[in-house]
Amino acid sequence: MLTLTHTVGGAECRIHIPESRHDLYGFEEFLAQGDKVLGFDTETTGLDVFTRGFQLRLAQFGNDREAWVLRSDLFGDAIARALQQPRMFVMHNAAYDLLVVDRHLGVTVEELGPHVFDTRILSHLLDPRAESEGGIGHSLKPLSAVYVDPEAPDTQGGLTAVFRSLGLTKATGWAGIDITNETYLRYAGLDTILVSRLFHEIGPLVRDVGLDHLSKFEHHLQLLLAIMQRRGMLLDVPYVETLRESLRVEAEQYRKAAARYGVENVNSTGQVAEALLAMGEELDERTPSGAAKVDKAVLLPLADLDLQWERLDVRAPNPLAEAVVRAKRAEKWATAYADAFLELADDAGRLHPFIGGLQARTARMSISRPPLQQLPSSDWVIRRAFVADPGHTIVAADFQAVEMRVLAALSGDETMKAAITDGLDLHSFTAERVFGPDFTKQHRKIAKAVGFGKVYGGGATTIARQTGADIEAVRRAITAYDDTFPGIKKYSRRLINRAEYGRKEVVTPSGRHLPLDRDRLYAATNYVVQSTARDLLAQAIVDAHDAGLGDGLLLPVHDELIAQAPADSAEEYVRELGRVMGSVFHGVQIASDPEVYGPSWGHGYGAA
DNA sequence: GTGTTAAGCGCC
DNA sequence: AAACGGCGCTTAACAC
Repeated sequence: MLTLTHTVGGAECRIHIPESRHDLYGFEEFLAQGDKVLGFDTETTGLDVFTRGFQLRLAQFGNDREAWVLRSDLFGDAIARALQQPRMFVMHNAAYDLLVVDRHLGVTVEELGPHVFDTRILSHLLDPRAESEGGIGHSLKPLSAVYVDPEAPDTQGGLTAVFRSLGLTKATGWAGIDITNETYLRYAGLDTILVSRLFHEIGPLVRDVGLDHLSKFEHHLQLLLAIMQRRGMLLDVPYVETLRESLRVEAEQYRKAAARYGVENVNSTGQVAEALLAMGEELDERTPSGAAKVDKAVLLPLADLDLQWERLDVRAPNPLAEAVVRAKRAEKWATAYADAFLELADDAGRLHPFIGGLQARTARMSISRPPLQQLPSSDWVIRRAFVADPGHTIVAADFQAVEMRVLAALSGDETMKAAITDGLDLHSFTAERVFGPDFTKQHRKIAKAVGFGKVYGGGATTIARQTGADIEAVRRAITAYDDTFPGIKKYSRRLINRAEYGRKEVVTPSGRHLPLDRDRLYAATNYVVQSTARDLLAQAIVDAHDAGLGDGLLLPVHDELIAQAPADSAEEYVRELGRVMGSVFHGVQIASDPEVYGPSWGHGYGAA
């Protein structure tokens, strides 16, 4: 047996690496020592748990000063047995390891999940900010440096350096590094010692600030999300292959068109701007760095493709602008969606996107690899790629205007609450109050934008630019809006005042503390509203499981749940799902809209 | 090669 | 007085 030593937090720690079954006696003794919680971690060949070629390589257990690093190929049974003991484990980003162990050792998420603490969840509850947002972030290294030992090793970064010295890269290293490499084994073991120590440091902090209940909820939610990820979604592979080809043909056609105007690379904003200027177009808008802006909002009017606004000039539609927009769109759809889908699908044609249950600083969930929360919704062709399992139908239920309802509920504004109770269209109601009974569609659009401005903290300038409306008209609308819904302005003011004179944070009804940036206190309203809407969706996922609807859930998308159900009972299923999503929140009805889509996700967006 | 920033675009 | 919130991902351009 190989035993390494390493100093962590001033204490000498031992890392044991058994080489024969005989060495496992020591492991059994270690397990019998009576630690209430053991650190656990895995080392694998990559991130794609569900795709061919993925392997579990190491599984590590550790307490505050001793770690055991077990090779999966030699000791898979011992690892599984250890995980099946009636005790708690602590992992960092447990969703990943839970799925690895489920898929490759047969210890299921259902079995192990309830016995898991996740230091990433605890970290997010203590401070949800990423490193880039001024927080500690949620990686093991910075967390260890702050809470365990400033000198704690950078195991990930350290290994990357080892990869390089061996002629491997970040992409190839995890699979390619020799399984007996000492640094690899050392760092693998250290991670469990760090996670154990981190847990012993921040676990009590979470309890002290009264977040135990929320912590429990998030751990439970994460388990349900891991099950969702394991289930995945079925991809219509032949459809995606055909789609990819046609998107590439389209992209090529418009690239050629752009080339005729001197733009060799449609993705080069510099080239596009230069060519447009040479054609006599005026580019007034600037990017933050001062370059001419040539995004879609600029190009579409030039191409006369914007149906929203009337053209103010008499210039002919610009064919280059159109070619650039269309080429970029087709290429993006082909690459970011079609290619990614095929790349990430497992052998059975299923996709298992990462579901980050507690991702944004508002706790919003995120979905990546691939980004299924961001598929085009104006066109059904991309969503059509996802189909129900045989005999099933895709359904969905979404919250109706949930952020406005949450804002009404939290602010207690009586006028808005009454409008919601009366089942009125909020934006039309607002438009009528602001512009009078003869309000137009444009008025409703401004009213809607002002409402979003309240939620997002946006000002008159932004709303004017977004709606194309006159800035003075927008200013008047905002004033009228504030007069109509005085409670909302008061509520926002209150949140900002508190942050100005007290802690720079908002606290949501669920007890989540959301730090504010000192120069962006106006974001307070958005944070608490967005976060609360997220908590309502999270609760709906838990409730759906409790109601026996969990087996059908496929994806959360901010304010909706995508699901599938046996074709002959899809209607009942989604009606039940919609019922479960409904609630009364601070006296305001949170309603949902259940809908049967059909054989594919795209059928909810016009596919036939 | 790897990493970073800027610009852009998809969603809620 | 004004202030657009939250993500994931791609390409270009550049630094090391």
